[in-house]
Amino acid sequence: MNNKEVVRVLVTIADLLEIKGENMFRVRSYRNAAATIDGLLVSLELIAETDEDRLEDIPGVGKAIHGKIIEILASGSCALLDDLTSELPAGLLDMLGVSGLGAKKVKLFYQSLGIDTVDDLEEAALEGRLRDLPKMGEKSEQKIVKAIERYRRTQKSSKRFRLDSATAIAAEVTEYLSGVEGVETVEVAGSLRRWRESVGDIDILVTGQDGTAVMDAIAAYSEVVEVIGKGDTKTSVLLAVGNTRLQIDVRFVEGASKGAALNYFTGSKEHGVALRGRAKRMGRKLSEYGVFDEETGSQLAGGDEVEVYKALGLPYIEPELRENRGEIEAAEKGELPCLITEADIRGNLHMHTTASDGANTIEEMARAAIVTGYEYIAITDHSKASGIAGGLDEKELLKHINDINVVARKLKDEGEELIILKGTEVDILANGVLDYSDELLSMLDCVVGAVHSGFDMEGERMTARIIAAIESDMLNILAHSTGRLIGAREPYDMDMNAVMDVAAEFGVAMELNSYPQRLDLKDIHCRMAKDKGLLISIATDSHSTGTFSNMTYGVHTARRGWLEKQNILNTRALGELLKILKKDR
DNA sequence: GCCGTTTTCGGCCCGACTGTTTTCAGTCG
Repeated sequence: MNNKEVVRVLVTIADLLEIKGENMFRVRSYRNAAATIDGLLVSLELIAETDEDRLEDIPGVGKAIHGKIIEILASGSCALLDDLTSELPAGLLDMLGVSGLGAKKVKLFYQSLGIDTVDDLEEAALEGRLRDLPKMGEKSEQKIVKAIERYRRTQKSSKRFRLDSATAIAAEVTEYLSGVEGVETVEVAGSLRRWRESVGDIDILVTGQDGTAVMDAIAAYSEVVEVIGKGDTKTSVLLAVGNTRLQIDVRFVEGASKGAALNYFTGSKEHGVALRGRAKRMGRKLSEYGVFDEETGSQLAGGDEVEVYKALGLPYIEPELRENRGEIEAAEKGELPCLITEADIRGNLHMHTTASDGANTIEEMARAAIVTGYEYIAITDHSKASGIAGGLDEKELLKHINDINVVARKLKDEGEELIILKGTEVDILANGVLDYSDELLSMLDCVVGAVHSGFDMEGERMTARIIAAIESDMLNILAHSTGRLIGAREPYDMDMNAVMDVAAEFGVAMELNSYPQRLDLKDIHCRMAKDKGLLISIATDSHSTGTFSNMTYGVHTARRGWLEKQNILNTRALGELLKILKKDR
């Protein structure tokens, strides 16, 4: 029973209580607790095992929810949820997933017409049976039919977008809106500005002279297939992206509110709620228009985001930290991390060449690294067990080492300063043994280890497998540790806490793989690693020269994990790096 | 249901858009 499952139960309870018409503050309590637990670093099970009372140290968890968590951990459910589900059909939860429908409407349809599935709702809307209900009309029916179409579409495809595709689309829309007359600034906000690993929509903030011109422009954008809502300052549209749809929300404010609007629009929702609560306690009011004195109504800040935080008695908080995971408390105490930046990165310790499954030669990769500005790289082609990826056998690896030396010498003769480390991405076999002998691995500068097979191995065996590889004491870096592919493959079952403890003991760094489909470790794992004193290697796992630029996704994910320069292996100067890689041997 | 630099009771974030209304509730972010 992991945290995610507890979150799911708490959210379901909140949804059902809301449909029942329970006190909204009680409903919110369950949502708050769920949101906090979702961002928790440690597993609830671990807390409950060691000291149950510490569950109430979690903000938003009091006596009642504490009890529910214990129940859920033990049985996967709790008496309250069981009561609610016996009272209300499960289909109501699906109906809640239809955009534009909230608890009140779902309850109305259920109680007055007995509608308890999305299919029934669609039928009723098409037959015109909803229009006579209070606060309902023909237009509402049409809206519901449309919303159900969208609901079905998102059910079929994965409804979240990868960071790289969302970034590209946002850039196009930004450029388009910048060309609208009277527009002064256009900025990407929302989860994309926070560099979440995937985004559900794109939020864009525009400032300038004329809001209606901006609203008209986005509604008329060539890729738009549907306008969901359009007002004087806010418009939502759907873009066609392949056979799926991406929602874009555009918001307009005047320059004097830009900072406050950017803050509001960047979120996260939980961060914003916490800030507005804080403002209120200070006798101030925070909205997208600024920080205001509640008594006099005068504006204290608004145009600049730094000033907004200042008016709330806080230093500036970087967008990546705004998840209400302790950043406001850290800011209060002056203990915000000094986040790593891309400029701190000195090298890249995971990449492939034509020797295995890469598209470019050693020399091409090296020259691209020089252009990127790296001081060092590690060439880490696959080992023999990865046959499909052209993994090298022992003889080929020896030749490969020689080939790297030849390129290194050639570049040195040309006066280049790039250092090329000889490495491997060695398979961690099913029994935890590495795919090359210790003798061979000892000849290399940088040993990156990874699991490439048997992903569906049961958790205890997978954990033991990886720990055995670390305990061989031949690994420098554990690569893409969970094996997940965002939206495509679940992380494999393993005990991250246990793996990290052993990695810390053996001086093994954990990789943050910057490939936008991986981002593995993910943000909260990075923070966990930091707490355990582990080093992180932010690497691109490049299979061609064109993908070094993915480093930016890795760096920003590291920032989401509160990482600083000193937490990162590849921010070290060469001498220090080599010392760490040699593990004093 | 949770919480407290004013509180153990009485609060609990703020505003835009929509469709239905004659002044606002529901939903969303």
